[in-house]
Parts: sequence; C-alpha cells; structure tokens
Amino acid sequence: MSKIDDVAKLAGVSKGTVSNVFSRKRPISEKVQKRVLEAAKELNYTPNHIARSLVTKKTMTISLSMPSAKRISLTTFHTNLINGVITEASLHNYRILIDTLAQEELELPFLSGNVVDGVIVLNPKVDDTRLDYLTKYNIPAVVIGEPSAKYKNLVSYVDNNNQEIVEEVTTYLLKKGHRRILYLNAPTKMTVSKVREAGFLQAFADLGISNNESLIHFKESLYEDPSQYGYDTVMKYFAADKDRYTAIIADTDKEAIGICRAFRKLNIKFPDDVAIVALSDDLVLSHELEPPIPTVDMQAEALGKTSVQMLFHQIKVGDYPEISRAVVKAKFHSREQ
Amino acid sequence: MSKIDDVAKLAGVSKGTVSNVFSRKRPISEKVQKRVLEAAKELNYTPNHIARSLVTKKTMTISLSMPSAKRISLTTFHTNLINGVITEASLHNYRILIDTLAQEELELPFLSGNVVDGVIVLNPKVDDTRLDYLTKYNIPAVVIGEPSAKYKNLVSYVDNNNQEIVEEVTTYLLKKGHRRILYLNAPTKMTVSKVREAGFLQAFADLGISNNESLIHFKESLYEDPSQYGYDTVMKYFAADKDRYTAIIADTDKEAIGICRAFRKLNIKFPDDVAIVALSDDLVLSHELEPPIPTVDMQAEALGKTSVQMLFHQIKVGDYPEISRAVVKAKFHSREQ
DNA sequence: CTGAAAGCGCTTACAG
DNA sequence: CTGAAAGCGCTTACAG
Repeated sequence: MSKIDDVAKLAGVSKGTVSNVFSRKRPISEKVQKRVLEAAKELNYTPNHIARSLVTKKTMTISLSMPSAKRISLTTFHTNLINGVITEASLHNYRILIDTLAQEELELPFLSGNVVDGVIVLNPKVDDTRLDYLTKYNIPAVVIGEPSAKYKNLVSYVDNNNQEIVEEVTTYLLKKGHRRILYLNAPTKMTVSKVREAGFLQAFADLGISNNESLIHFKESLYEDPSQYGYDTVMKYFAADKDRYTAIIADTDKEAIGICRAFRKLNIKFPDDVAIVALSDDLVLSHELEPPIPTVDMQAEALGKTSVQMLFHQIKVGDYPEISRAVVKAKFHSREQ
Repeated sequence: MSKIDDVAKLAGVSKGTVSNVFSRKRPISEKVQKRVLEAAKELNYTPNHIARSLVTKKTMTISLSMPSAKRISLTTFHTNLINGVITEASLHNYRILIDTLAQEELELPFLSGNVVDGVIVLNPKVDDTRLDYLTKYNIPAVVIGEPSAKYKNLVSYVDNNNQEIVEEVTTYLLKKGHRRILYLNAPTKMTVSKVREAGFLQAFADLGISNNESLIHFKESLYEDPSQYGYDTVMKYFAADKDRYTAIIADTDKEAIGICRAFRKLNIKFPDDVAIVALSDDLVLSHELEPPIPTVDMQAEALGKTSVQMLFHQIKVGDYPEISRAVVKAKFHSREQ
C-alpha cells in the first residue's frame, strides 16, 4: 500500500496538504487538489484510517452489544432495530461492530481498547458487566430498553411506552366486552414485565372493572421456542375449559402463531371464540394468520435510530456525557376498518 | 486514559516490557510481570488497540458484507450464518464489522482504509463492486455462495452442494411416485438457480423419467414477501386445476408457509393431495405446520464457520492469498421415521 | 493557501 | 530476561 508520503512526493506537495485534500479540513486550491488526487489515483492511495484514528481519537465506529447466550437469535424486532442503527450510523459515516455477550465474557474486548467511540446496549440485565464497565470508564453508551435500578441514573436509555401501550390494548379488549383476559407476559426477570403488568392492571382500574377472572402469566424463561411456548400455554389453560378466557394478549407475534396453532387443534375459532392481540409486529408472520390479528408495532427501527442519535450527542459532548432519556411510542394496529 | 508510558514509569520498567506483559510475545519474569499488572490496575490502564494496529498491521477485525437494498432483511438462514461467523471469529479473538451495500455505495468505507483484515461477502452479484474492489487491492476475502464467472477464479468461496441436494430431493419425490412436480426455484438472476435446475433435471434423467409434466418456475425478483409469493404462486397454478401437480419443491421455508396457507384456502390437503418439500430449514417455522413438511437444512452456521476459517487461512498466507473452495453439504430431513 | 515538525500510543529489531 | 530508540501513517498547531 502506498502512503501519504508517496502521494505528497509525486504531487510535489507536503503531507499536510495531501491530508487536507482528503479530510477537507482546510481549503486547498483547485490546482493543487487536482494534482494530489491524480497522484493518489496513480498510486492507488487510500488513507489509512487506523493511523488517522490514532491521532484524532475517533474510530468512527460504534458497537452494538447484542443479547446472546451461546447463539444469537435474531427476531424481526432485532432485525428492524439493527436496520435503524445502521441507517442512522451510516448517515454520519459511522461503522457498526457486532458485540456479543459471549465475547464480553472473555475480555470485554470491544468496549476496551479505544476501538469504538460508543456503544449501544441491547437487553440490559439486572447485573450487567457491560454497564459496569461502560460507566466505570465513562464510555458513551445508550441502552435500548429499561436498565435496572442500579444503572438507571448512570446511563442514557431509550425505551417504548410499555405501560401505556399495554394499557391501551387492554382497554381495547375491555371495551369490546372481554372480562376474562389471559395476558402472557414476559418473564419476571425482565424489567419490562412489571411495567407492562402495571399497564394491564391500570386499564381495569380506569374502567372500574374487576380483574378477578383475568390472569397474568409470566413466561418461564426456559422456553426457547416462542411459538411452542404459545402452543403449550394455550393447551394448558384451554384444554380443560375452552371458555375459561375470551381474549389473549401475547407477548410476541411468534407466540401468537403458536397460540393460533393450538386453537386450531382445540377447534377454537379466533377471533370469534377468543380474541388475540400480539405485541411486536412482524410483516411476514402477520400474513400467516387468517384473519390477521391485531398487533402492536414496537417501532424497533425508530428505537435503533433514536439510540444512535442519543449516542452521537454524547460522543460530541465529550468527557462528561449527559444522561438522557427518550421514549419511542409503540403503535397499536387493531386491524379494524 | 493512561498510556503505556505511565504504567512503565510506575512499575519502574521500560515500555517494551509493559508491552510484552500484555501481548505475551516474549517471556517476562514473574516479579516484573506482577509489578506491571499492579501498576496497570492502579492506573486503569488498558492497551490502545488502535496504536497497536498501526504497527502490527492487523486490526483483528473482519467485515461481513451483507446483502441489502435499503433495508437488511435477516432470515433465519442469515441469522444462523452470522452465528457461525461470530463464533468462529471470536475463537480467534476477531471482531465483526457489519457492512451493508448502502454503505458500500458511498465509498466502500469498510473495505478500504485498512480497517479490516479481511471480508466475508454474502450474496455475490453478477457485477459486484465489492469483489472488483477486493480483488483489485488483493484484500483477503471469502464469498459465501457461488460468485459469477467473472470472479470465480479470482476469489475464494464456500457454497452448498446445491445441485446434489436438489437432485436428492427430486429423486425422493420421484421414488415416491410423483411425476408432476412444481419446482419454485430462485430467481434466474441468482446463479444458484441454474445449478439447482440442473440437479432437478438430473434426477429425472437418472431414473429415466420424463419431466414433461413437471415445471420449474423461477421466482420473479420483485416479490418482497416470500410467504406471499408462495401463496400467490400456488393460487396461480392450482386454482383452476387442483390436480395439476402432486408435489411442490419450495425454495425457502417461508415460501412453504405461504404455500400451505394457499392449500388450506383451496382445501387441498398436504401431504396427501400434494407433497411439499422446502429448502432451508427454520426451527420456528417448521413447527407451524401440521404435519411437519420435509425440509433441507442448508447448514448456514457451518457455511459461516467455514468461510471464516478460509479467511483466516488467507490472512495468514499474506500478500498472495491462495484461492480456495469449499463445499458444505446440506442435509435433507424427510421427516420420516 | 502551503510546509516542516512534533506527536498520537504502541511494537519491534537491536544490543546487552 | 530487559532497555533505548526507531518507526507505523497519519493530523495538527505553528509559522509563513
């Protein structure tokens, strides 16, 4: 690879001038610029970003710290979120480094070593080594979702209006006349399950309706296959008494698919016998069901974009990042005309 | 951030010694090592990877050049493939940079600038700017899938045994007595479609069976939703004559889902009236269908792992990378006992 | 608008 | 087993 000196020599200018032709940090006369570019082209020169980073202290890279045990399982929600992150980052000429927990356990290699300018943290845990590290070293970071109490005041985050949206969905069902609703909530381990539970209960309270005959079922976290989980859970609650509940709120759309499968098996008609609403929208899956069920779009792409905007803000601010919050509103699609 | 000089001073040794404590490139005595590590801990020192990369010429990063128009759409195949790539890369302490075509169009920023040591290229195109660039600059690269003729002898790649596997599936159907098979193949644009077509025809030839009543339908590339595509295509071919074909080979499992939906609509029973086989296995989706349909596992994770191994081989070899090939065998699951 | 020189934080022969 | 010094390829005040 040719380097900046080679180009400078061939173009008959100084290294500084060549540098500025490429970085546009200061104006260079037309003629000189042309000469430099021609020399660069002839030598197949392309600036070495590593050398640049060493002096500018910017790597133009952010990392996306992904949820994962052994294997990453990307839902549509994640895919959309990643799209948002990439789109927004590209806009600022930033690159994305994938970071997984498996790697984090080794040595937190991406957070350290000045390899990235900031990090987007997905699926924060109650005790989160990543957040410990990031806050300790004051590295710009934005969490997507709600961090546990321990970190809440130490780190920026963007989250959905989870309480509101579950309240909206529940209210929708209650107003339709449903009184026995089964809510398949997230596992208790996830902070979001409590927030959503509150929304569920609030809807009943607001309308002065008793929730005695309804039930919140928290997911057992051992389930790997969400569809199978939906299927099994419906079997458990409906096999003995098909009329026990008149509506289900599913935590994810894949769960909803399993629920529908169970209903077909049990010969329960939806939405006539039992209404279903699924949180988190999936273009492909929603087509599979007839009729299409109401879903909630968590706006994953917007979450991704917002997180990156917040991160850039922190990166600019510098050594003493401001803690900030943002809320991305989910959208309920009732599928009604 | 403290730097290597600070640690050296505090520990009373030279920078070189500190460097070697962290890189383990040459043996350091126990005592000195201990002193250095203590000093590093006290100063919260962590080596600057950027500075290291500048001299070693290794970034310990490879990029994954993803297929994407405007938005990335990650199928299970991609997710599994990415898992393979990450797993294998982590094993060698390598990081993964996500690269999208959208970004490539800007300035090929990840390929250039010595930011990565090599790249994994997904979904090669007939004319592929990425491959033009990579071969021109002699950057280590491995394509997943079959590159077009133009690049075939210039770049390493790993692919499935596409001809064989489609031949196997077709033979399976023919031996079951099917004579009128509809094969929903990939779009003609994709090189894989021709290879698979050959496998399909070979099966007929080997058994001396005429393919006159069978049909290969190449996907129109304008379809975005694979499930909808499967649905529409079945409607087109079966609506008028439910008995036209007795078996379908679907290109993807999402397609198969749409096909099943169409069959339910048309009141065609599968596999009794029409047999279905889907290429590319998806854990979640295969559960949705009753009975489960035969599928082909393309071994996406193995493809990912192999590509990384091949890439590392090239990176080690250095300036004149050897071109190599590998085949990952797909696995047919007939779902029979 | 341009040049010369110092410096970013490491690693690596070389010498001992 | 350890140290002193050169150098990786850039950018950036400083001076003109």
